[in-house]
Amino acid sequence: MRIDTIETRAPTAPVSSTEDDVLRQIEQAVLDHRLPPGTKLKEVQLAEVFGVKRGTIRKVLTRLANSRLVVQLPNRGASVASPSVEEGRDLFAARRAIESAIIEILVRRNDPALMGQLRTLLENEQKAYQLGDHKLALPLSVDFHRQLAKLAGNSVLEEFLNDIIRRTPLVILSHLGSDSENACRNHEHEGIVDAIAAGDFNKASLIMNEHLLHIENQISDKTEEHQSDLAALLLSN
Amino acid sequence: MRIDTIETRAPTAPVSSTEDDVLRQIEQAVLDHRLPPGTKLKEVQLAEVFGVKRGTIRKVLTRLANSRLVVQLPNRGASVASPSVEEGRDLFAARRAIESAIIEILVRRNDPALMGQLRTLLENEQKAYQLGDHKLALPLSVDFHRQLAKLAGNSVLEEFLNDIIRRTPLVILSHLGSDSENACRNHEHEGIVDAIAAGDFNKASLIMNEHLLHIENQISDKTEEHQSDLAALLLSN
DNA sequence: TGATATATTATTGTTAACAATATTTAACTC
DNA sequence: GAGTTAAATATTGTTAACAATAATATATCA
Repeated sequence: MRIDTIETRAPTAPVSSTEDDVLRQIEQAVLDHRLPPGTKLKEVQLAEVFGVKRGTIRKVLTRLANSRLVVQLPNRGASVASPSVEEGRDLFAARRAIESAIIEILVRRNDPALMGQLRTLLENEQKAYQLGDHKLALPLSVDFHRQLAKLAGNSVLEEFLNDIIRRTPLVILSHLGSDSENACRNHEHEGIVDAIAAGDFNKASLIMNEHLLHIENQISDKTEEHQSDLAALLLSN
Repeated sequence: MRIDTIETRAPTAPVSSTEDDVLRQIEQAVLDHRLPPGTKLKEVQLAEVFGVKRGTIRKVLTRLANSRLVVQLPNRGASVASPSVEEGRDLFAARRAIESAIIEILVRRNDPALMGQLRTLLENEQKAYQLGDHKLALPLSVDFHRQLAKLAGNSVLEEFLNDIIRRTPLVILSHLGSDSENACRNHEHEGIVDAIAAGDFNKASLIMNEHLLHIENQISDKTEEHQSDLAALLLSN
């Protein structure tokens, strides 16, 4: 994998970008697996690609390392992280705990204005689904979870959830090779909102947990397939 | 507050320190309120105090900003953070959710070897309390929570809890002026371990929540005192 | 004096050159 | 050819000088 493939424009005219731009672009390249796990991220190369100084790249790489998308080793630079299956499990387990806490807050809040906002989110999602627009539906379904966190009004939980959401695609990627349809099922989102509106924390939390487990199981199922493939290979020797 | 007071040795012979050393020392100075919230952290000054290059200080300051102990503003440098009461509330609420999740894992695990390790932690704590050694007891009581997270084996939850624990003293400091006895009550720790051993998640979680709420209330009680003091002042005008 | 503009200084931000380290290549031995 | 050492190269890490910005002090004028 050559790193210059992450620039979609002609590389002869490097676009001068700010630090945040570079960050977003590299992050996107990682999540689109144009930069697969393990890829070495060389500073001068990246600096040339984005038309920035090496110092900028350096800062971006440490920021990416903070969010675990990149691993930095002393004197050996940075590469795209290859999170373990354990990390994936931990990430999902933590996510269930955090989203449960968020729902608890929302139920206790019992704010009608808030419920209106949630309904709007659902409608936008549904429209995208009905149009069959998957490119649009995926980000919207992720956004549903983010907005739930924001509306709960706990900045710490919100940060934590965003951290998890940022890391999740790479974990999936590392063990499946592609970020296949892990979009949320819209009717479950609707069920969650209904339960919150009804003030039923247990139900809302239950649906959310099933919802998240569903996504997680899609992944671990395929991981097991991978493992059995490997077992078959070993036995055929 | 002069920054050079954070070096306990004679400042004439600056001790050469590694980046992590500097980080720890500044962090400790913040948590000991030798550097109170709002204190400007000037790069050259800090570099001289610790006998390191400005670049080192720069990296340390961004790391501290990542853990919210320090705030960085473009072209205006870094200062010790002054977290809001809301942030304090959010931090405690998030902590309850996370420690509950940790307990759930531990209960489900039901590992006798693990329970032995928890008992050892309790004993060490109890010894320190019986000796009346508060200087020792406080870190041990914090460590109990950290170890619980570690033993649960979820690296994400462990990181999140450590993040919260790191930020908590500054929040308390910012609204009380001193990190007064917020040590945990040891018998509650014992109750938590007992309930985990008995496989009673609800009970363990309940005690933990009460335990954390107790610490939180100590703080908000005093904050309200502050507020009423202010109200009295305003009325006396 | 008090307010505003200007110069001075202090502080943060950036960069290009250098140093240190790791990686690759080539040369050599067996 | 496999393995080992040594040179050459590539890559990361550090630094000191410079640039840009903000904060402070001084001067000017009503």
